[in-house]
Amino acid sequence: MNRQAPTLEDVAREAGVSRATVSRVVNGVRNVDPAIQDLVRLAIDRTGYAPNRAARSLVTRRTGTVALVVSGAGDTSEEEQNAFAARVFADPFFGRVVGGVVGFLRPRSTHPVLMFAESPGARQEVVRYLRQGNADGALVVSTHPDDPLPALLAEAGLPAVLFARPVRPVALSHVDLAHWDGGRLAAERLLARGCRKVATVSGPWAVAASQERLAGFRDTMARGGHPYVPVAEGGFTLDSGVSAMTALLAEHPDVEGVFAANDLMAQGVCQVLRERGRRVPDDVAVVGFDDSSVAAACRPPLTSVRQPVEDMAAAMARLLDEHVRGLRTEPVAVLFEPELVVRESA
Amino acid sequence: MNRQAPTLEDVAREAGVSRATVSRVVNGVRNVDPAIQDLVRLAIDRTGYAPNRAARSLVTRRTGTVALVVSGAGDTSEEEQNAFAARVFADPFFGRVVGGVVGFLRPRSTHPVLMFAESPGARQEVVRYLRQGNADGALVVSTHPDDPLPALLAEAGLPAVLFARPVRPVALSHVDLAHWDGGRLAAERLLARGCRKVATVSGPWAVAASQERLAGFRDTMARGGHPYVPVAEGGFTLDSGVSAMTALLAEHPDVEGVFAANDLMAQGVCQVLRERGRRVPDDVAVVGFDDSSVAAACRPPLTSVRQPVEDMAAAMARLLDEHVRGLRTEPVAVLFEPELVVRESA
DNA sequence: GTGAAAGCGCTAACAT
DNA sequence: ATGTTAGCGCTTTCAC
Repeated sequence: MNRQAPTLEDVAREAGVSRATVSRVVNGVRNVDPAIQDLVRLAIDRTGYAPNRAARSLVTRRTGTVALVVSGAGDTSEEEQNAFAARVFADPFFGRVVGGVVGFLRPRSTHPVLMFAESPGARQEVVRYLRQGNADGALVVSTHPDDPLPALLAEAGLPAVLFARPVRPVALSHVDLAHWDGGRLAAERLLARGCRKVATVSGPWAVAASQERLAGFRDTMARGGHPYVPVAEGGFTLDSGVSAMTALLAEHPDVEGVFAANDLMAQGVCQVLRERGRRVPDDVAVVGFDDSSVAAACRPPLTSVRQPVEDMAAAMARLLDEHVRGLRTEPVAVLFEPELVVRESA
Repeated sequence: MNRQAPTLEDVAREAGVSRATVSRVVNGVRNVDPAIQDLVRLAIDRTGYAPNRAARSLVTRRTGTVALVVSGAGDTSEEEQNAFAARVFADPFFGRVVGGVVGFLRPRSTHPVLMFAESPGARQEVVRYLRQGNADGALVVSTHPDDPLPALLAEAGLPAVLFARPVRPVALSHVDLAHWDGGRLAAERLLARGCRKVATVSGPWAVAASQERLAGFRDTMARGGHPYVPVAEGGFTLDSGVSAMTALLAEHPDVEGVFAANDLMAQGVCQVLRERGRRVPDDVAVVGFDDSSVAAACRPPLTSVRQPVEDMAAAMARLLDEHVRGLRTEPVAVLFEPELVVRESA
């Protein structure tokens, strides 16, 4: 920790060449004599040289890090801020996002800096962080449809890519899922099982994805001869699934099939059903959404509409990389297709 | 994005002072005339100046970022690496760690870079990253007792703090929980409820914390007149809790109380119990460990031994900060006390 | 194909 | 209290 880290200069001296040549070898620039390359590489090994990223970044204006921002809309108090982090990661969704992002970033030896932007101050901090050149761009996952961060980022001209299409149009690239098709897949499954009375626990109304999943589900049920589908709104949490299903069951005790707009709520649905003595899937079939880790952990294991979150996250990282490198200047939308994963619940 | 970011020079010109003065104001160094301070601040606002961290870092040799490393022992293949990330975050524990770390770091405007070190290559990458000066130090959470990363870090003289005492002594600071006391609390609760036949699902043998929790539990049960306590080893996952409890129940169908070494396994225990027609807590009382989000989500809500993970994570960040700033040179251990949180399961 | 030299934007002596 | 100056370690023209 005390011995000074070796610099380009040290390596150059050791190899008997100039700093420029060492730099070329390190950065894999051609036009360097193979013999000298070997010489330099040997010197690098001997000295244990590792390039200083601050110095490099100062001249290249690239940092090799991206901000991975989990963003809310709220005006959360300072005390609640770390609770926000815990809550966010309680949803298995984010682990998958992180996995997908890291999978793309690592081979390019760039790393994600984790940031939470759930208060106005925190959002300013994100913008400041990027403007300072601490990261090359931002990968933004909003937990709330009114999130003002995307607009702030776009306004500041900072490279950013969003997970999910923002409700208000913003000049930023994003990746998203064909949610309507997801709802359709769920309906088709319930229809195929012969469920007559069907209900659904939707996500929050304000979230566009919720509405699209619901629309796909309803449209398909309608085409299948079931124009009326009772809906209870949930909040994508286990508790909200429990409440929603409790309400649904009170009004429609004869329900035979339920589509929940995510797996966490589907788990809540299963809990309520079991407590009320209904067997899943024999009495009531349940279809979840996301195909997250809870789908497999749930009893019974959930049939679920798979959202390829890891692939979507990797695509975000790829898009950001293209924007940062200037290979892409116009915002684009990349859409992924959902897939039904059949387990025991339906 | 195209307009060049303003530099100290620009602000200095705007304010009619020297770069050094602006630097002093920005860094809050005293010995600057209040009138000039105002002048400079005005110029900063007008120009929209934000300090370039690469440049600053180059001279201060501090980066304002720390690596938050989740480390395994394995030799995971490249393809499995992002699955590792998802698996890690599937455990509610890590969300709490992140929350605690961010809570401490943010007010100091430093940020965590997320790294996964589950293969030899990835571990080298972490060391390289730190040696390059990309981060001031590392906060390490090992998922495996044989994790070689702490030793590598210590050897390289890099500032690092560990979550949990490493099995093989390493010259690094760490934070930990008084696990023995946690086991004791669980035993006392079961004893107080009058449970006669008691069993326990332990964590992996190889993990020191598992053994200490078990020892505290057994010692206390013995003192309470129950010298023999059947044990089944689990792996801290829900599935392993299910298997362990299934085995335990086969041999000891008359069990009245169960202590599981974490909440995820306790949840599995509850599932098995319910499937076998045992009511919790009426027939069998269950005590979990961690008091994570699943404790509250479980049916019935789990009585659990609380581990103050957020506080512990914040303490890690504080220790690292002290090491980095040279305020602390010798490794220390900071021990936290567990607390029983009573809910419905026991 | 290789070297010399000019900065990138900032901080910290040192001088005033 | 403020300004001057010398780098921090690296990349990148520009000569050779």
